[in-house]
Amino acid sequence: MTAIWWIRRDLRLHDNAALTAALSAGGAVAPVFILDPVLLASAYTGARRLAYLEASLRQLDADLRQRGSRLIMRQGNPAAVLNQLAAETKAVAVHALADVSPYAERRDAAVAAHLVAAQTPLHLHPGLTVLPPGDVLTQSGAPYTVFTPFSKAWQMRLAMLPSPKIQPAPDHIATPADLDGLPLPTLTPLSASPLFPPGETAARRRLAQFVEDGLDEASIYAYGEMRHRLDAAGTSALSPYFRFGQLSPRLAVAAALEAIDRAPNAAARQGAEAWLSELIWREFYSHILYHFPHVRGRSFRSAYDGIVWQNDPQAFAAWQSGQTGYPVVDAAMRQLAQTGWLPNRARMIVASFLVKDLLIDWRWGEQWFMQQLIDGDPAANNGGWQWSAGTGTDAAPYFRIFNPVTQGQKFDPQGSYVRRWLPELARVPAKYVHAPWEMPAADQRASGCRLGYDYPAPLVDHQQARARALSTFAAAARPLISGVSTAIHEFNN
DNA sequence: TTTTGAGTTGTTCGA
DNA sequence: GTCGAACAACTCAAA
Repeated sequence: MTAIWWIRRDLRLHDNAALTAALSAGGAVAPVFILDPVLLASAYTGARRLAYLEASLRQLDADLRQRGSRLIMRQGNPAAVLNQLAAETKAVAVHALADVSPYAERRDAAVAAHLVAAQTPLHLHPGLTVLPPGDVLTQSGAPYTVFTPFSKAWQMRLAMLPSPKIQPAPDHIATPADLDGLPLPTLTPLSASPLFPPGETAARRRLAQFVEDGLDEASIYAYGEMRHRLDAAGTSALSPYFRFGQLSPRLAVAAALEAIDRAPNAAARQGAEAWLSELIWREFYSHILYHFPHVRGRSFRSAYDGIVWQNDPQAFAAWQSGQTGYPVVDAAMRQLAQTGWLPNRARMIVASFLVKDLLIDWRWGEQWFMQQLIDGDPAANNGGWQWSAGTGTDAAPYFRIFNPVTQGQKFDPQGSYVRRWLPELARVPAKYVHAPWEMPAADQRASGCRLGYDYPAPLVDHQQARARALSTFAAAARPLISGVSTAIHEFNN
């Protein structure tokens, strides 16, 4: 008797409800990962994330082999592949973790329908988030659309539930020996990221270091302040592990709660609470995508679909390649292109610049991020972009426009971050490093950074761009809102 | 049903 | 240099 463990974005053996369910049948388990041509060809997929997936699958295979099992890789339409595999193994069931992204829901519905015909049920288990979408609702049963009340309700709901038993990785997994699969690796020639060694062991080691080391700047207790610093590693840097499920979110939340409990002082406690809050943001955007799938293509609030974008392809290309002339923006965009990852503060700075300063559609940025990011997650990425654009849930007030110079001076005061990613600014004095256009010609020559020659002049004037954004957003949103409310008013009368 | 308090992450201006 | 207020108006969620 065999059960299939269909692995999608849950590349872990610990605390995995799908694996546990497959094992609990008492027979063999066939762990399968299916390369889906639809996802491989998607404009929201990128080579770097595929390379990271490849390396992570290889690590999962190694972990499985230590337990007498192995990973079975196949390629094709998931419904067809699973039907074939179910027939080969005479599987009694397929177990997977439920995924709320619109494509995943369509795919899983199709797979379930096909498998019913083969009398092999598809069981979807919670586990991508700590609390499954639909589990956190207002008193009237509606989904939350504002973060703070969601967060409170989420924490209350979690406290009500019995504390979770975190399943350790099983010692042994019996797997049918005669199954064919694709060789590993098969995806891309890019090497894996040195910043995020793949696998659940590496993920749990990083989590343990983050929550235990109270002195380090990269500690949960310093997180409150240090997470914003561009010139230091102040974030947990766990996002790729969450993206591919190499780290159980329940494990992370348990670690955060424990850290809050034993915080040595108020500041440390505040840091740990801030990190818990970030974990809840992951949950929030996942729930939002589940309840409001239209956010994938449109504004959360339809009123903001009326923004008139500039969408200048040359400006977009300058942003993508880190050639806007604003050092902190360009440094972040080059870090993204070179490493496939950015700390949250850098993501906000470049998103604000694209959407507000360049007036380029947030969807362009969203797609570029999905192509570049190792941790690219449909729910979190979309939520972040809509938040930055001011079109989303709980959006920032329209006048909250980041000043790229101020942000640089605040979060990279010596300019070390900027110099690290922009070698042409290596010798520019700190005084000018975030605004090199202010540098006198003599200093430009002396530092080897001639404006418009070694480094571009600013693509736009921020003060002018800010004014343009304010008027554009105001003009776009207001007539629509008042038009709708006028219509409702007339309807009611 | 109506009312009330509140809403991640910022910037600028003027005292 | 530091500080507080203004930047608007709307919608959410609970009382």
